[in-house]
Amino acid sequence: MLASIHDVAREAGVSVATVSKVINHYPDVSEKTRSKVKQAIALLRYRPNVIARGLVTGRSWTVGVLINIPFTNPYVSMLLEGVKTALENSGYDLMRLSARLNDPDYSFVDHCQSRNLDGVVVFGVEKEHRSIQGLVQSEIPTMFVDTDVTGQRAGNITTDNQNGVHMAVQHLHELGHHRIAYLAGVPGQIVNESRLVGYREGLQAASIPYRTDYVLNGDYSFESGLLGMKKLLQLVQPPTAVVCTSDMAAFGAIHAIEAQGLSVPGDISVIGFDNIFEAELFKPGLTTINQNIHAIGVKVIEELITMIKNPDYPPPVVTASSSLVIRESTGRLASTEVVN
Amino acid sequence: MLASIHDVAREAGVSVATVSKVINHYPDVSEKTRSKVKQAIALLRYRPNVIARGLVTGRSWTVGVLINIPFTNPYVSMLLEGVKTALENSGYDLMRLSARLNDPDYSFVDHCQSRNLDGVVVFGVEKEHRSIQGLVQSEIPTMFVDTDVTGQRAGNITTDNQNGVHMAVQHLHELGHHRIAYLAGVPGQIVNESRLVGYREGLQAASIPYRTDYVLNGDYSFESGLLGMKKLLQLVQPPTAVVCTSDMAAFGAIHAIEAQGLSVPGDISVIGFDNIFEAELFKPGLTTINQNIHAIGVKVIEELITMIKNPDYPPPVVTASSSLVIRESTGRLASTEVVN
DNA sequence: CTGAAAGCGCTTACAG
DNA sequence: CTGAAAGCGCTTACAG
Repeated sequence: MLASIHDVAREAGVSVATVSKVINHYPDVSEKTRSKVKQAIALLRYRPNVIARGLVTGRSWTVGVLINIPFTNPYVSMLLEGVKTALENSGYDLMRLSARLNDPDYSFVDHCQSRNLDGVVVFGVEKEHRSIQGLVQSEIPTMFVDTDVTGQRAGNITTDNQNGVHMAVQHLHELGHHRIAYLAGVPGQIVNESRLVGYREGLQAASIPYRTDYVLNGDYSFESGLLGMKKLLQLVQPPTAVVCTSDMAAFGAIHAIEAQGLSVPGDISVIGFDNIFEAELFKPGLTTINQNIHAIGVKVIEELITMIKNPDYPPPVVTASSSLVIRESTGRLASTEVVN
Repeated sequence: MLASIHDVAREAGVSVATVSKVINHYPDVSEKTRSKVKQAIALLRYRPNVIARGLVTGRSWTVGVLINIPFTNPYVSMLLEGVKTALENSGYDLMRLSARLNDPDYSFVDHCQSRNLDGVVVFGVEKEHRSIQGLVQSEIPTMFVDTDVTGQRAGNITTDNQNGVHMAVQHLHELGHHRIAYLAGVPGQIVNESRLVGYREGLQAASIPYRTDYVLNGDYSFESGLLGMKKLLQLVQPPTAVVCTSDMAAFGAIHAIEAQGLSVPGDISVIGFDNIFEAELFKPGLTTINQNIHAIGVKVIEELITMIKNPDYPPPVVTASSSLVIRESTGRLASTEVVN
């Protein structure tokens, strides 16, 4: 079995209190005693039990994460990679909670509390979810990603979605496009809503009227982009350019376009959102709105840790900048196209 | 603050021992007492503290994971997705350990023990790593992925890498190819070695002599495939087909081929390994060796939990089958090609 | 069927 | 500078 603090105390011939003081670098221990204890610790290969310590200090050195999106989603991967990086030398470990969100008896707050979590980051969960409400009202430091929730101890971080899509539309307009469609995400989600505002804003700035048949909802997936684009292509007057709410959806859209024997950007220009690493690898290189996903992951943890360590730190609301990355999937409107 | 078992006991007018029995569904509690306790629990919204419970039972209901590969690697994502799925209703949560593998003072076993982990899965860490040795010798149930390590309480699971590459070579040979190169992974890793054996086996079965200039080491990444392919294209007699040790490397190879103005599979056939979901999405659809990565993730957890619950369960050594998925990146050898 | 007591491995006032 | 004691929130024999 593992050595406990009692074993060390016995070995060193001191009390457990003294051993505890040495472990925690208290100053009021004589050099002599300190070295005796250190020797005993080395001899017995003793390591303090984080769990037991947590029970008395109330700190678990654990950050929880609630993610309700598949890990295979490249956006999730990049976010987690940032989270991981920021956690690396922080002393905190990351716990993914097997949350039973569909179980009416399940409570996310209870789960966090019974695990003694020091803080938690939430991603991809609808803010209306019953379980989220409890969390926001609790005292557990929380950071939401892409959800505009705030609370006494809850902050959030979101990309500047609105401006991102605005820039995309502007870019297409500068290339001569007027028939610009938008493959949107899930209605109600803040991310979706602000991107939609950006789309309308962009159209307005270019004096292009808004057409409802040019806006289709979806779910950010490849299939969703594929289906949406198919529908757009069946319109009497199909768009010459389309902005998608995710890179994966954009890939789906490109697939649909090419399946019709059309080309990107020859016939139709396509813009994605996210700038996942595949965006630059595959042909045609995808013009897309860059989100600093990795940086967001890092920031989320940094802010969360600050909140944990300082009860008075006001929960931050951060907007991360977005930018347009121009590659090969967008091009000048072909002169043969009829401008409406 | 949160209600503790004492609060419940007081509220219900019973002892904490009795409350504990109710929580843990002991039979020897009268119906009357049981319902009194349940009411108190509901009233106070009491949830047992998993941490405190773990301290006495020795079980943390936590499975640790050590991954030393970026989450952005699609293979990692799929594995984790399987792990997550299997964990979903198991009662276990997953803890990613912020392991300081480069710190000589760091011990992975100590980390696991101080966290009271019930079991751990290791992926992407060299088996020679100092910290791994300790883990294998410990009593902590452990499952390794893609590493041929076993111990008293340690098992592993690996794809049938050898047969996979063998099938790939055979497929190319059937298409008329004789100049078949192999972009390998990291020398020394068991995954790499057994794939290499499969490659040689495949050549031998097709009576094709092994050429050292047709085998290049790499690191599974896109760039690694890109660079390796570039080198192959500079040979006096470049290959007409290439098997890659990962899909990402295969994508890199295709990139290099197309950058030279050549086409896939027109000029050169390419085969990947993994069958990540991008393999079927992008053009040309990638012929690849399928690994049941998601299933491996599920299996790893199932076996680990079995080991945890049954100390006598012998640590399993599992080989998952591989299969060849034929898409568009492989084709018949062009007749104009000179067969050596 | 119920509860007092000891203990899991720690930390923290507090007294000396 | 050192240590006895109480306590963090639980469970588990054990006695009644």
